Amino acid sequence: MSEHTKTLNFIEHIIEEDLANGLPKENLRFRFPPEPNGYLHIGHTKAIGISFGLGETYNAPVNLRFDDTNPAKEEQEYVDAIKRDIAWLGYQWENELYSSDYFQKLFDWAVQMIKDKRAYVDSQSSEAMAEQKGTPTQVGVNSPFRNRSVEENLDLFLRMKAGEFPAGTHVLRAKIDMEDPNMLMRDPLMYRILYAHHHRTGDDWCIYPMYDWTHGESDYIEQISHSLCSLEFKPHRKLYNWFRDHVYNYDKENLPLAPKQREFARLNLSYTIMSKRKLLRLVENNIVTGWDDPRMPTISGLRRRGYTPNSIRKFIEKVGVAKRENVIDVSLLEFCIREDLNKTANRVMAVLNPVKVVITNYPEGKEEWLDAENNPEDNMAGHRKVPFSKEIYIEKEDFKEEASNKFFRLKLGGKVRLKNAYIIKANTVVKDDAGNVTEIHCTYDTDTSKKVKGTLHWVSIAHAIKAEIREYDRLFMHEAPDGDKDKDYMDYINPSSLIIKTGFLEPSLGDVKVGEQYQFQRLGYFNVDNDSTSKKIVFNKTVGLRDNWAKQTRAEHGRSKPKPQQNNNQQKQPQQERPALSIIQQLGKKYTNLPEEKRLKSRSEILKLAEKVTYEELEPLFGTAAKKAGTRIAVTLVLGVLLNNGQEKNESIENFITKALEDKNELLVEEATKL
RNA sequence: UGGCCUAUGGUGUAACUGGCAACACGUCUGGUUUUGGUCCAGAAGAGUCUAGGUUCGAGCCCUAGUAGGCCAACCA
Repeated sequence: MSEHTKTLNFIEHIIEEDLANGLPKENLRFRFPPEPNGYLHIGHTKAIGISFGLGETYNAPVNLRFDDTNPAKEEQEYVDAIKRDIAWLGYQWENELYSSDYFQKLFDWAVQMIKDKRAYVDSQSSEAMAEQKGTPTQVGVNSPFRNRSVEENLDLFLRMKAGEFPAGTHVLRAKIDMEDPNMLMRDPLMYRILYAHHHRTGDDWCIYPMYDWTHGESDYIEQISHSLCSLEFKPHRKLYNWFRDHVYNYDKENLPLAPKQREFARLNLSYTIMSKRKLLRLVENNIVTGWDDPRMPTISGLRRRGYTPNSIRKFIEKVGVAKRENVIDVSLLEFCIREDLNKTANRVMAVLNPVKVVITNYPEGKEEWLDAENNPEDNMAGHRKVPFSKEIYIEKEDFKEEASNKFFRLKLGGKVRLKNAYIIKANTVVKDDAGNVTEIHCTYDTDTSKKVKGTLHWVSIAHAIKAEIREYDRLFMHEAPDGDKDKDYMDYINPSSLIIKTGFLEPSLGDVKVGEQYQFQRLGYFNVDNDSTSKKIVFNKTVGLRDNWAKQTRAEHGRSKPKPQQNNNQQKQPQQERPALSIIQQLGKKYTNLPEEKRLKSRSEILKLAEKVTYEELEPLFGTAAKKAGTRIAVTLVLGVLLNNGQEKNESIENFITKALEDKNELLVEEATKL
């Protein structure tokens, strides 16, 4: 692949630099380190995409390492789900590893640290230690146990391991600096006593290492070259390096590579939450049916919803990697799945909100099987037959008794094309007592070559098969559901995030299989849900098609809240001319950067427009920042024209000119001199 | 009474110190179309948070300010 067109993100720049500085390419090694305490979500796919993506571009190994140092929260179920999700995304890990594999090694190093007086056993309550730790703005104080002898520390630590003490009575702490402005450096805990069953090591251990003392050392043991994580770990980097540098001294012959940690901003998606803890609450409170509920932002939820690995990987690619807080608009995710499915999903017809159409001049009992193209985007997709008969369903919203000619669909007296079939004309309607249209009587025309504006999807009533259709909306009604510390995100739950309908499908859909994806023509992309059986078909709506008509009608009814958007210029422009001064300002903006030829052209344009500018309009611009030389030149030019036309010089003008003459921009000085 | 990080169109990301600040999503206009989809063509939208400074030249370097984020779990 030629790298010429592709721009690098900051992490790739770092790697390129390391390579240029002599890091052998074979030493490149990455890792993805989930804690098995929940399901992976769309936010994790960014981290996955970064590390595994780097592995792919540099052809370097990527380990999957479970960061399992807290037996209280971690479960095998999550390990399995995580592996399944990563594999589904299409990534391959080099080794499946566990931090718990390194417990012995970590313990040995900890003993070494004690001997080197870099760690000690503290025997206070957690409250006491928290108090001594200080606050971000206030330094901490030393523990009374800080200067225990090596012998005593060793004895205590060994006995901790041997299970001689109850939980919470002793901890091992690194001996660093209680006055460090970085709180993580204030003698952080390395081990705590925990009598819990570990999903892998069982009851072998009753002391468990903390994150900081585990993560970096695991990286080191695995000889990870670049340990990439999200921004909130930035403060940990100092400690990461401190531990690493000590341990490096113990084992540099065997483990020559010292890993480095770098941090990127995590992914946030509008209208969703991304915290495992909060997602778990949705599951436990039965707000959703499980971690794989199609409304969940989990990978398994997205999978069940109909998102493809391809679309998610594309999404992550488009989102980019940087270090600033960001909120990605869900429309980007939707774009990615539409783009993917447009090419691969076969088109079929399904009516979700049916109204009956009777074709009065079509023979009773007759049926025809008409030819239909499966996918216009894929000419290998072939064709199928769809049945046509006297009575069909169309969507309710595709018919109006009366409508303007912006409404392309069926209206009384109007014609419309039935997709893959004939052109029909609506003549009369039948209504129920409440005035609702229950039948539309039409006549059909076999000449399909005529031009009609609208094309509708439909399904023959006699042949239609029923299916449960699940339509989803966003789970939260707020753009940032957990953005407000005083508000509970649960308050923003969308009560109608799931709508269940009975749809009528063309009969070709009679034997669909779980996971299959279709485009229901004019409606959106749908996939067959896990709950689907041969007796009861269940479809999920993955995402709707883009819909300009809906957008327009929504706008007309003022129901949409158009995001603070730009003007609807274009059309207005002829009648509403832009003020000359505004055009001048725009020209001025770029003035100093233009090549001479264009600059001269720009100059004469400004001089022409200046004739339309009054002094009152111009005066405020005298205060333009010194930095904006271009604008000031434009102002100078306009001022020249005004003076020429009889404007008297006043104090403001004089001041402006004086300042311009003193400027270091030659063009500005040149123009000012002419005044 | 601290430390660290960040600031570029509505959103997200680019820009080897130097070409009129680019690309994608979104928005708008027009065309094609048996999907108001796709596709094609085009447009609007950014003075790169502010004020100074260095430089022939600053989005990029320096200083100060402003705004936002992170840091006080025996969680990761």
